Amino acid sequence: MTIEPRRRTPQPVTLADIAREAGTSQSTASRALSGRGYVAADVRERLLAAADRLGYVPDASAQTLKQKTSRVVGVVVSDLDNPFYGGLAAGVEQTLREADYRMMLVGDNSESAEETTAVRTFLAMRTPGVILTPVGSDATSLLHRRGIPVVEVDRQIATVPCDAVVIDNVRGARVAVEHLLALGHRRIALLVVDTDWTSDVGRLAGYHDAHAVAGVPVDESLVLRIPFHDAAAESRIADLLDRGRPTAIFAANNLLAEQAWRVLRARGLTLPTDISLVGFDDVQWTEMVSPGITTVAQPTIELGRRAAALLIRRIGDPAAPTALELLQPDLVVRGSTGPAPAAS
Amino acid sequence: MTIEPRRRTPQPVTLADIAREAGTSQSTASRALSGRGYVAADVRERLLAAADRLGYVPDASAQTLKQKTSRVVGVVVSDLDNPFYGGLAAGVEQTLREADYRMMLVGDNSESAEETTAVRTFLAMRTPGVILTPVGSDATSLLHRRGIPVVEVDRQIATVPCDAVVIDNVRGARVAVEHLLALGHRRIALLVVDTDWTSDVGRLAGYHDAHAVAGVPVDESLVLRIPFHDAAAESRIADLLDRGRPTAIFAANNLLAEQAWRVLRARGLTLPTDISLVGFDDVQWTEMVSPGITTVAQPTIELGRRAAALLIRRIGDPAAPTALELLQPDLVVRGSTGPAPAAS
DNA sequence: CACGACTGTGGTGACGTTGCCACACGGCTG
DNA sequence: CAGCCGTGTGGCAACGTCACCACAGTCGTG
Repeated sequence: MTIEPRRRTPQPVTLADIAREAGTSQSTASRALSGRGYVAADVRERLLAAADRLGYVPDASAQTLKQKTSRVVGVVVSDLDNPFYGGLAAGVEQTLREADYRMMLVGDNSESAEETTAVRTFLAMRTPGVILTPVGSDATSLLHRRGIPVVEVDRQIATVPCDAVVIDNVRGARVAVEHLLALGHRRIALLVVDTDWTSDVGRLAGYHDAHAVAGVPVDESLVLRIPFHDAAAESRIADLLDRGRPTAIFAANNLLAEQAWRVLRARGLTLPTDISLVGFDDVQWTEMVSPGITTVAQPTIELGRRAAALLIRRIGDPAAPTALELLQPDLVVRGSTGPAPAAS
Repeated sequence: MTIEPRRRTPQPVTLADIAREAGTSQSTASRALSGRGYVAADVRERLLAAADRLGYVPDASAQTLKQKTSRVVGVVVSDLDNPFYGGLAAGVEQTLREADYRMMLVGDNSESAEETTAVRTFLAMRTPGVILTPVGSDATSLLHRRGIPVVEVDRQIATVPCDAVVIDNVRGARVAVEHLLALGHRRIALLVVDTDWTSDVGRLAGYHDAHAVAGVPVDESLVLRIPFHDAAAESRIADLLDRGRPTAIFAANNLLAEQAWRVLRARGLTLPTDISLVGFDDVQWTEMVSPGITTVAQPTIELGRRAAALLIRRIGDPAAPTALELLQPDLVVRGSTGPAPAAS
C-alpha cells in the first residue's frame, strides 16, 4: 500500500521550470524576464509565454538575498487606530505603491522598546529604508549605523543626521494662541502631552511665543502637561478648570481636544460663550460637532506622502544633503472660539 | 593611486562571521542561535555572546528562501484613511505581532485589479497567509490555487472555501429598521452601496426582513443604491428627500451616514423631530454630534483581531474545517431617532 | 582578411540559512 | 566487550535568482 503523496501545496514555478519549458538556459530565462541583457526577440516571446502559462511569480526572497536589498519599506507608527496615524500611513502607502515599493507596517505603542524591535525586523528584511514617527533615538541610530536611510515624520528625535517631514508646530500653536489673544482671552489653558518630542515641545514654545509677543504674562499654572495614556486625563482637565479659571483652552493634539471637549460637555458649559476651545489636528468630528471646533489643521495624508517621497529620493541618492520638510498648518476658525467674557 | 573602497554600508554580519568569532562551524552557530539541535551549553554561550557583540541579525530573506515560507502576512484593505479599515488593520497588526508575525499592508482602492496585484506580491514573498477585505473573487482563488490560506474580513466573496470573519449584517440592519418601525416610521429610506458584497446585500436583506416581519410594505423608491466613490452621492440623497418624503433614513455604512447627516444639516432639518437617522458602524463622530446618532456598532478592532487569530490557526492546521465567525453588532440608540411625526 | 564590436547564449558560483548526514565520543546494557 | 543510544560537532548541499564570464557567431571597418 503506497502512501498518497498529497501534494497540498504545489511548489512554486521557478526560473528553471520556465527555461526547461522554453528550451533555453536559466540565464536566458532570467534575462528575458528581468529585461536586463541580450535576448533574441523570438526567444523572449517564447519565455514570456512559458512564464505566463505556468504562472511564474519571481521569488522575492531569492531576489532580496541576491541583491542584498528588498522593495519593502518599513513603517512604524504609534497607534494605527488613531485616525491621524491612519491617514499618515495611507499617504505613505499610496506613494510607495506608485513607486513600486511595498509597506511593512508596525505599531509601537509609543514605546521605545517596541520601536527597536520593529527596526530589528526591518534590518533582518534588508529594508531599503524606514519611515517612522519616532519614539526614541535608539532605533534611528541603529539603522543609521547600518547605512539604512530613515525619514522621521511628525516629530524629530534622531541624534544622527536624517531626513524629516514635520509640520511647523511652533507656528501652528502661535497662530492658535494669537487667535485667542486677539479675542481678548488672557487666561488661556494649555493641554499638552508631557514628552520631549519636538511636536509637543514646539507647541509649548508657540504658546509661550504668542504670549511674549503680545506682552501677556503666562500663568504657568494654566499649563497642564499630561502623560501618555493617562487614564486620569479628563479629571486633571476638570481640575484645571476649577483651579485655573481659564477663559479659553488650547488642546495641543486631537486626543486632548476630544477629552477637553468631553469635560466641557459634561459640565454643561457652552462654547464659545462660557469658554473657548482650540484643538490641534483637524479630525472629522471637529467639523461635525456644534459648534464646530476651531483647530490647527495638519495635512495628514500629505505628511505621509512627502515622507515616502523623501525616502524614495534618499534611496536613490544616499549622498543627498539632509532634508527637512516643514509643512505649514492652517488655523481653521469655527464656532468654538469667541470673545472672552468681560472680567467680572 | 588606489581607489578608496568607500565602504558606505558595512555589509551585515552573517552566521559565518559568528562562527569564526567563536571558533566553531556554521552549523553549530546556526543550531545555537535558532535553538534547534544539540549544542553544548558553554559553546552556546560563546556563540550568543559573539552574535551579540557583532550585532548579528539573521537574514530574513535567506531564511524564507530556505524554509519556503516567511513570517510576513499579507493584508489588503480598501482604504486605510477610513477609520473603519484603520481600526481593522490595527486589530490585525496587534494580534499578528503577538504571535511573532509581521504585517504587510496594502490598499486597493476597492478595485479588483489592485487587489490582484497586491496578492501577486504576496505570492512572490512566500507569505504564509493573507487577510483581505475582498473586492473580487479572483485574488482569493489565485491564493487558494497556490495553497495559501486566506481569511476574508467584513465581507465574503470567495468562490472557493476559505475562512471568514464578518458581522451579522442582516441582523444589524434588521434591528436598526425594527427600531425605526417601532417608533412608528413607515417611510424609511435606505442608503446602501451598490455592490454585490455580502455586507451590503446583507444590510439590504435585513431592511426587507424587518419590513416583512412587521407587515409593512417596502416602497422601493425609498431604496437608494449608491455606487462607490459617487461624487454625486449627497445630491442624490437630497433628491431622495424631495421625491420620497421619508420620515427616517437608514444609512448602511459610516460614509453614507455622514453624507446623509450633512444633507440634513444643510437643509436645516432637526433630528429627530423633522426626520430620524440611523447609521451603521460606530465611528467617533456619531457620539459627539448633537444629538448623537443612533447606529449599529461593529466591533471593528475585534474584527481584525479575530481575522488574524483565525489565520494563525489555519496556518498551524491547514486541514481544519472552514470557519465562519459571525460577530454580533449592537444597536446603540442615541438622540437621532424619535417617533415618526403624525401623518399630515 | 584580420580584428574588434555587437549580439546572443549557457555555465557557474555566489548570496545566508538550514537540515541532513557522517562522524566521534562517552556511558550504558545485554 | 560489542553494540547502541544520546550528545555534540562539522561538512555539504540546497533553496531561486542574478551577474559575471566564456564562448560563438555575424557584422563592419581599417
